[in-house]
Amino acid sequence: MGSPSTARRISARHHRAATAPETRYDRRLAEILNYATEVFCKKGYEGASMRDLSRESGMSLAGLYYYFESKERLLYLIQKHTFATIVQRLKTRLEGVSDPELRIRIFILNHLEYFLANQAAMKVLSHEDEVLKNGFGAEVAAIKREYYRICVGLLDELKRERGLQFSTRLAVLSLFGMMNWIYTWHKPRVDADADSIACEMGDLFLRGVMASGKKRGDGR
Amino acid sequence: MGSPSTARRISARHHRAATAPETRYDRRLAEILNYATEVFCKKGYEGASMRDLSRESGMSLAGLYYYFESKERLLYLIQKHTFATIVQRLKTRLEGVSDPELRIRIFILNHLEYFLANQAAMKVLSHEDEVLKNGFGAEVAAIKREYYRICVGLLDELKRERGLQFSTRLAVLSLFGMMNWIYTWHKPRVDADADSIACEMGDLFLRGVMASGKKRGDGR
DNA sequence: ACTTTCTTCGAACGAACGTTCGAATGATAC
DNA sequence: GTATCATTCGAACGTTCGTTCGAAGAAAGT
Repeated sequence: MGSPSTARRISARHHRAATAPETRYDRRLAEILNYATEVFCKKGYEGASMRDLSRESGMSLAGLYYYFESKERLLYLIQKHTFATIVQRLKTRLEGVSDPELRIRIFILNHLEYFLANQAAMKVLSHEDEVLKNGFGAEVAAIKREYYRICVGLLDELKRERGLQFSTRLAVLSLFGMMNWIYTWHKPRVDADADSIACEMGDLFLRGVMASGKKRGDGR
Repeated sequence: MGSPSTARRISARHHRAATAPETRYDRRLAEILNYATEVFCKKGYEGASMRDLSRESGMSLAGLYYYFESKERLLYLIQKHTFATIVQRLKTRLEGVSDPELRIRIFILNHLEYFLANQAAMKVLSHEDEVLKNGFGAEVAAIKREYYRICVGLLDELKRERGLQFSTRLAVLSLFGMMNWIYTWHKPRVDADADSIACEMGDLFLRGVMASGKKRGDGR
């Protein structure tokens, strides 16, 4: 009977045996995800067609649907994987570090490093923010919220340690703005690397929040 | 012979007699532009269809094309008008103010005030950045570059006056990041108004750049 | 060898897209 | 009233979209 419910059979079979044997299927799917990331980055999610992806990846239009059931699910897979990776890396790097300022610098460096190393993926993550519907969107939004909460936590640590006074929410969102905006201007060949930028942005941001504490001074 | 070159006739007729008499045509076009801004904001340029705009504006699909010749041109009109307005307002506000710090605060306030008052338009401006092709894109990019250069100039003034040392480019781009990211999080009913946010962001940013000057200190 | 399963593909589906055309309105001036 | 213009519209154009189907090829098991 061919494959009337191909997708369901696949998702059942490839349900990971905890110890992932990295099957051929997994490898091919990851490859396609990379092509899709590039295409979405270049033309935007709505602007990119499955035929663009077919051309770029060399796989036939119908062949693609053996690996996922819809274009939306494809975006979901990209976003979830990207986000989950960055959160996981951050947690690893923060382990054992207790100085609040250093922890924030680690946060910034981790974000920018991954951002610049996977610029296409991060652009898709930042730019195609609200297009996933219902279930798909909620799951990605949950990871994003966790990531946001981590950053709020880091800033609150700093506030407590140094007795500072500023709006955590606005500071966090400003920091994300600084960092995420990078996809609109960073050119790998002409701009500095992640370490330099992370250092400079860290200086700018940390000086900004740490110069508070007293009344709103004009620094004169 | 009906209207085989309607668009050209219109653009010739409505070429502004320097003293704009605000014709019916102009008023209707502005109305449609507002609807289009909302629709592009809600669904993105690629994701929004002319039929969406037709439904939202109440005008028939064909009727829309009496006012502009293509969807791309529509986006161009929105972006150009929005950008030109914000630049013009800024120039007016800067007139007669010479204190560098105050000038930067005016820049921030002007940007955020317009951003929050015209959130939809600014989202379209920020988010649909690279979709205009060739001629259309170049013209908008030119205005953007002018706006960017103004900000660079303001920061360089500050640097000179106070003998500061930091990368102007990175500071400007960080500032734009902070400000433009706002469209992803600001909810008019729950978040503060433009003045408060401009003040807080101004503090954060200005303290950040003004605490430099000496060697890169850790502030400890 | 044959059988079974996994992977790929050409061809097509219906729907939605941006855009156009000619005719039908509404308004203005004679 | 009638001629002239400005404005709106229903219906359709051709194209591209995301997705599906059945069959064919490639791998693996026996």
